[in-house]
Amino acid sequence: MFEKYVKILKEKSLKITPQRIEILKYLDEHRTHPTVDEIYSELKVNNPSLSKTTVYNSLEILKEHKIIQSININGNESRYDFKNTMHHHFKCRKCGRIIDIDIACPNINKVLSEGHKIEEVHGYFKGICSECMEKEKRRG
Amino acid sequence: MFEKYVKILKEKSLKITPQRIEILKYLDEHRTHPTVDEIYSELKVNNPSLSKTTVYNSLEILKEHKIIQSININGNESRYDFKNTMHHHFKCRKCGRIIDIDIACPNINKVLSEGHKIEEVHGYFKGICSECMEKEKRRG
DNA sequence: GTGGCTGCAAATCATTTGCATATAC
DNA sequence: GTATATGCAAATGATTTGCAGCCAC
Repeated sequence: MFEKYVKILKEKSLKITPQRIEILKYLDEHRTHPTVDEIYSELKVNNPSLSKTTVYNSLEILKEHKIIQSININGNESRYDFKNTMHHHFKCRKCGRIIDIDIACPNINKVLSEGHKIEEVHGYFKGICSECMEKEKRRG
Repeated sequence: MFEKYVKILKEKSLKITPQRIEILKYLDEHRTHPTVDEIYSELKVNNPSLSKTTVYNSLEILKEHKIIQSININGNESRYDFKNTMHHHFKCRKCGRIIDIDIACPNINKVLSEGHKIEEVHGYFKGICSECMEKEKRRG
């Protein structure tokens, strides 16, 4: 079922290559905000000639066309997200998971009222997720 | 007037070294969110034997003790901020400035209500600042 | 006096670049 | 057929690490 990804690429008039399809498919099926290396290592299994450069190039062009988005909550490595609508992220320092946070901030209007033009908003929350908090409680 | 910085370090029981004082002073007097390299290059003028490793080490320990905070709005380089209270940042893609944004988001409580423990919040806004918007208007 | 700090050089790691070949259209 | 994408290797740049000597306390 590559149709879905072919369609996405076609809509943006992007060339349809197997690598781009595989990367899109991977991101769609792994909503865990994977790193470039995770994507590369996983896809290399079924396509040993895959180059990391191609992964970088493809992610960049997909991002430029707003098909995917990148997040950088650690500061040292980019992660990619198939979900392209505005939302935020929470990183748990216990389990390492990055969880989607779907809240809006009504006060953003204050920034707009000062005359700034906002094109992107990234909200990064860090702490301990609810599951890890539960585990800690149970242990006592 | 090093008293201010000596006091800050003493309060956290950190060793008082000339390098730490100079770094703190630089950050206090340059609220432009400088990079490690900017801090290093500037301080090296008056202290040629200064090492970039020391700048990294000092910033790290100051950050650990919550005397300063780091921001990473670009993804490729850390910047440092003398202001240690919670606030957000706006990066202008025209002039490159990083501007402090002092808004609170009341909806954060929704995240807390889901059981997550939030320890840090970073809000990164990107776009065009009010000054650059004005300039564009004037040009027509 | 001693443990932590500084400074130097080398290592690491994500990302970028240059370029020859391959492929989508 | 041609412009664009891929893949490889080398380069880059921020940050980290190892370690010897130095200095704050």
